[in-house]
Amino acid sequence: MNLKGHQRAVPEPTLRRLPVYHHMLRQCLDGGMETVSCSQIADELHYDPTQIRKDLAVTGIKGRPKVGYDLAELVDAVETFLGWNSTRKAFLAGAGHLGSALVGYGRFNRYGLEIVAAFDRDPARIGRKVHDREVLPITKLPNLARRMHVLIGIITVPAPAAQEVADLMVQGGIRAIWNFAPMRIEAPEGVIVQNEDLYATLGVLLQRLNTTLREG
Amino acid sequence: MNLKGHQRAVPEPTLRRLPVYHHMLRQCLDGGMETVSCSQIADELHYDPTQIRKDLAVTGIKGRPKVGYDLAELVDAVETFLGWNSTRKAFLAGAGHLGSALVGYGRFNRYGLEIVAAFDRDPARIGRKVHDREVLPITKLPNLARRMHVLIGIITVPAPAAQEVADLMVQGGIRAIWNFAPMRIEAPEGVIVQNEDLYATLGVLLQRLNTTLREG
DNA sequence: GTACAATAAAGAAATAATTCTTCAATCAGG
DNA sequence: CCTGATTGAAGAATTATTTCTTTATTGTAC
Repeated sequence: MNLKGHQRAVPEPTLRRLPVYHHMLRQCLDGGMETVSCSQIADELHYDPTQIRKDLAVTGIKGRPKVGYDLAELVDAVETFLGWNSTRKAFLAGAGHLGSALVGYGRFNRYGLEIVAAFDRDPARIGRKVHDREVLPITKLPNLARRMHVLIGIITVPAPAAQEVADLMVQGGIRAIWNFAPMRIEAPEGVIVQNEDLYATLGVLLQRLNTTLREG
Repeated sequence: MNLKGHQRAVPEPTLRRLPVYHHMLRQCLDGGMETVSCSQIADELHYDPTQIRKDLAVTGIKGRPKVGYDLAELVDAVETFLGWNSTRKAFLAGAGHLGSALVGYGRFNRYGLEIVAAFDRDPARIGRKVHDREVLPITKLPNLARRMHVLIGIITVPAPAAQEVADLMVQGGIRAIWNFAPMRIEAPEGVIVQNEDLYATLGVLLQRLNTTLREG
């Protein structure tokens, strides 16, 4: 299963660690450093140095023995690899608490994502402004997405409406969905779905907390 | 590394799937069903049935051949296992966009978490109300956490302040931290840290999107 | 009742991810 | 220039997770 077309897909754990490295490397760069070795990163982050080396290798960067990596080059390689060097437009569906917060967050702009419009089904929300962006009726999403060549959709609607919204996004030609609803959504092959399931993290947190309190 | 005291810790992938099952099972329960089999869940969620069986087994529930699991019993077992049957108090640090959204979210109350207070460092925010809760100065967090027996902390401050806030939380006796800042934070052994790294998910999403657009 | 089909349970095999080992490259010090 | 220490690279070994296989149980139909 999960047979990728040609070349081996990069493992998700690796992909999720890259932003962590990126953040740390940026700080080093701002601090005036010029090179960095895996051992230095490992000491800072308390990771295994060989894992870091393998992770960074996926970006295609080469380091030099006894020196490490060129810091500026490395940061750039990570940003390019993650797609943070160019910006893609995104539509957000669900202008509730969480959705509004994400629209107003702003910092995503520096990480390859620009939320250009928010949509909702609730007439009470439609037409209102959320952080200077008007909330549009969800029915307009598919056409607008096609016209504006928007390829990313963010779902922050309640679970029961999530699949419906996802279908509209797919219909509008959206190719990647960031799903904050606590359920799996169906999408055709070729459409990427990334779940940000807060309830899942909460479950892990509480279960581990209860376990340690009981045992330790 | 990660040598747990006594019994085998439940794998995180399993823990993260349990809330997904829970959500689906709740819907079945509301729909009037009385029993459910792994194959049914598998058909709905497009998972492997044996994986579901193994996942559910960690809650200690027993099913019957040819019938499946008693639905009400199963839902209860999952909730109990995840710690969603009792409520724990939490403090949130960082009353910006995201923090305010989480405080106002409300739905966490049904999943074992009650955010009882919000803290911030910024004098402009201190004293203001966020969803009926007054924002308190971050300096008061440790003492209040001890007095109120709060064991969970949520970090929604910018990355540079995250470690500092985490230290205050640990100082206040907090045992589990839900970290939304895009960096690893240090905490002593026994304190659970769960990262909700939005930039990590964003990175995965963009990288995969760019890859499929390039290849497919 | 008896045979059959569906299913949970338990464990084996396969796969994926991490950690460990070895080796070669390169810079610093003498 | 050698020598040694440090590091990246590549691959092997280990560990974790998922998937497959087998077995035993139980309800349903005849």
